[in-house]
Parts: sequence; structure tokens; C-alpha cells
Amino acid sequence: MIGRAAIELAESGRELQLVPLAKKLGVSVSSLYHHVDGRDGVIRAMREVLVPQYLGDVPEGSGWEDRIRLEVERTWRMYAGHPRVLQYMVTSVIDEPDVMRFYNALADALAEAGLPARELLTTIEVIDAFTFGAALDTLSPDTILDPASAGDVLGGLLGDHPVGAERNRRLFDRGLDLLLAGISARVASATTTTTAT
Amino acid sequence: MIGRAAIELAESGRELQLVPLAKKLGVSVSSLYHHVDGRDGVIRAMREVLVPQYLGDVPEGSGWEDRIRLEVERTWRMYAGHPRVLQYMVTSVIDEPDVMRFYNALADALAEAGLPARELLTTIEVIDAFTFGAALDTLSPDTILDPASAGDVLGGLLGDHPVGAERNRRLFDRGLDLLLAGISARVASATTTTTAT
DNA sequence: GTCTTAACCGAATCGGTTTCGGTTAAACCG
DNA sequence: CGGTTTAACCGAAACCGATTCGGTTAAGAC
Repeated sequence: MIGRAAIELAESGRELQLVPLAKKLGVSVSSLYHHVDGRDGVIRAMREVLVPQYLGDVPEGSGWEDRIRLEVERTWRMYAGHPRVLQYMVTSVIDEPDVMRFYNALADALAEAGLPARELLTTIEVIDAFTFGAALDTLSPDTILDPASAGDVLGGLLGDHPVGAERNRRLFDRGLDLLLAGISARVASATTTTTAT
Repeated sequence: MIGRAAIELAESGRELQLVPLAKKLGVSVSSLYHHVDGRDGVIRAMREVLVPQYLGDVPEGSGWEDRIRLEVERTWRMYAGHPRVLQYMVTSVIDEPDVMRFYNALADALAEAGLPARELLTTIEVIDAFTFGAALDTLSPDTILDPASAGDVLGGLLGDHPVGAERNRRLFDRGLDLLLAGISARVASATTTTTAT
């Protein structure tokens, strides 16, 4: 319950503070401390709500590419759907079983794609970093670049460029496409230069 | 001067606080307010030090790929070289002229690569998001995944996987490689399916 | 009926930022 | 030179938010 209320609070744009949170719950601030370990505990509670909600059930996909898309999209949805919450989770580490399953699924899919074992972890980290960065983009204001001061090439393009959720959705899709294309290319070149698997 | 001192303070791992910062500068806390606008002003001051330092002069590269690598590497170096500072800049927006030049250089290079104009901005955003995410990885602890609870495929790989700066360097290199390979592939397929430029 | 336990609370404390009222001293100017 | 302005500085107080402390209440357990 605390987690849910905290998410709503954070989502509303206000700072995540204990006084408003307690009021929202109809309880005194000090009472919160009987349920969670202070402010950090509230942040943890938010994560414990979101992770099972978004990463709970295991999706079944046909090929390795589909499976990667499905899994990565889920985490992106979790992050980008709750950007204000994400903000508070930037530094903290995630070690929940659902997350472990996520990484393992990614590793399986990449191995199936034909990526050499020693490249699996780094590739997972790349996908992870991109997803995180893409989700953080949600927090950026609509106009990152001022059309006035943007130069010749960019200036004209800014006019019909989407903003907000639409911009973010395209950014995520395109990035995932590029990464997957890059992975495919890497697999192809690796199998031609070395002997068969 | 305040910016420099603040960067050193943040870098040392301690929280960015005004009392230690003032002491470091041999000045009272309230005196800081004559030079910067509170804590946010200090963060701004840090950025005003780093951006010119890392993005100041324009690098000249031969091909489009080289130029992209050079520019992106510079921003990554700025971020990843000062992860603790990055932490405070996560939310704030950058609108300095040096940064504008950076985006324009990226646009020029991508256009030269053969990317259609309408795809330029989104692709820039993808590169940006990845760079940011890769830099944030620097803040992660060495063991993101607990080898014990990591499953069959991953468990074995974690042993000889690099950590810290080395891990981060590889992550960045690999990600940029994949993205550039993806861009090349996209350009290739775009030029074959459509008529000539 | 007493013991335990969980949930709760107000008040105080604490760590940090920000504001306020005022001093000093250098620079500028008739 | 006296007078004025301006920038840098300061201590003390106000403020804001998280956290701790010393309790009270009420619901089971036996």
C-alpha cells in the first residue's frame, strides 16, 4: 500500500516527501517508520510494486530476436511508464529474482543468436544501458534543443519532430532496432571469420 | 572556482553539501550565495566547468564514422570521468552552445553517412540515450548480478568478467560498435529499397 | 486478566539549506 | 581628501525535511 501511494505521489510531479505521503495514507509520519525503513524504504517499496507488475510473468517468444524485444520492452515500459519513480531508483541496485530471470532470458536469447559466450555479458550491459538511457529521456523537457540556436541542418528538422511520449517511443524503437541489427551483423561476421560453432 | 571545488568534493565520494564546500573554499556558507544561486547554482557551476573542458574544441575526423566516434567519446568521457557529478545532472537540461555544436556535428556526420533527413533526430537521440546510460553504469557497484543467484548460463561468465572502469569502457565501446553497425546496415538497406539519393 | 504485539502518535532532534541584517574594505569620484 | 558605491564576506536565525524517542491504544493469545 505504501509503495502504491508513493508511486502515485511521485507520478503527480511533486517531490517524494514523507509528510504528504503520510497524509495521503491518513497516518502520521512517524507511523511510516513501522512499515518501511525511512525514505529509502519507501523507494524500495515502490520498486517492489513495479517489478512484479511489469516483469512478473515470463513471456514466450518464438525466435531470439522476438524474445529480446519482448523482455527489453517490458523493462522499458516499467521505467518509461514511471519516469519520476525511475528518478529515485537511478542509484540504487536491483537484485530481485524477477530481474535475475530477465538477465538470464537475455543471455539465453543472445546465445541462441550465435553470440560467443564471452560477449554475452557486455552485450547485455549495452542493452541495459540503452534501455535506461532511453527511459531517462522521458524526464527531459519537450524542447531539448532550441530551434533558434540549432544550426542549419538541425533547425529545419525540429519543426515536425514529435515530442513527449511519442518521441520517446520512437527513440526506444529505433535504438532497439539499431542494436539488434548491430548484433546480427556481429554474429554474421563472427561466424564467417571463425570456424563453425 | 566554486565549480572546480564542488567537482573535487563530489568526486571524493562525499555528498555535495554546502558546509564542506564552503570550508574547502575557506569561506562561510552564506558567502556562497553571493556567487551562485544555492545548491542548484553549484551544480550549474560544475557543468559550466566540465562542458568547455571536454567539449570545447572541435575535433576533425576523416569519415563520418570517425567523427561520430570522436564526438560521442568526448561526451562519454565527460560523463563517465565524473560519475558523481553526473548523478547531480541527471535531471537538469543542458543548453550550452558547446552542446549545440555537438548535436550539429552528429547530425552532419549522420547525414553524410546517408541517413534520410527525417531519421536524423531520432538517431541522435538514440546515441545520446545510450551514452548517458553507459555513463550511469559507472555508478553501479561492481557486482550487479550475484553469481550465486545468477542462473546456469550467466553464472560461469561472471567470474572473469571485468569490473569498474574496465567493464564500463568495454560496455561503451561495444555499444557504440553495435549502434554504428546498425546505422550502416540501415543505410545500406534504405539505399537498396528506395531509389538513389 | 495479563502478556504480547502491532499500529499508531506528538514532540523533540538533527542535518542540511536558505534568508537576514549587518560589517569590512576596496574602488570610484567630486 | 570626504563621500558613495559596490563586492565580498560573516554569524545568527529561520526554515524544511527526515529521523528518533517515549509513549498510548487496541487487538489477539493463552
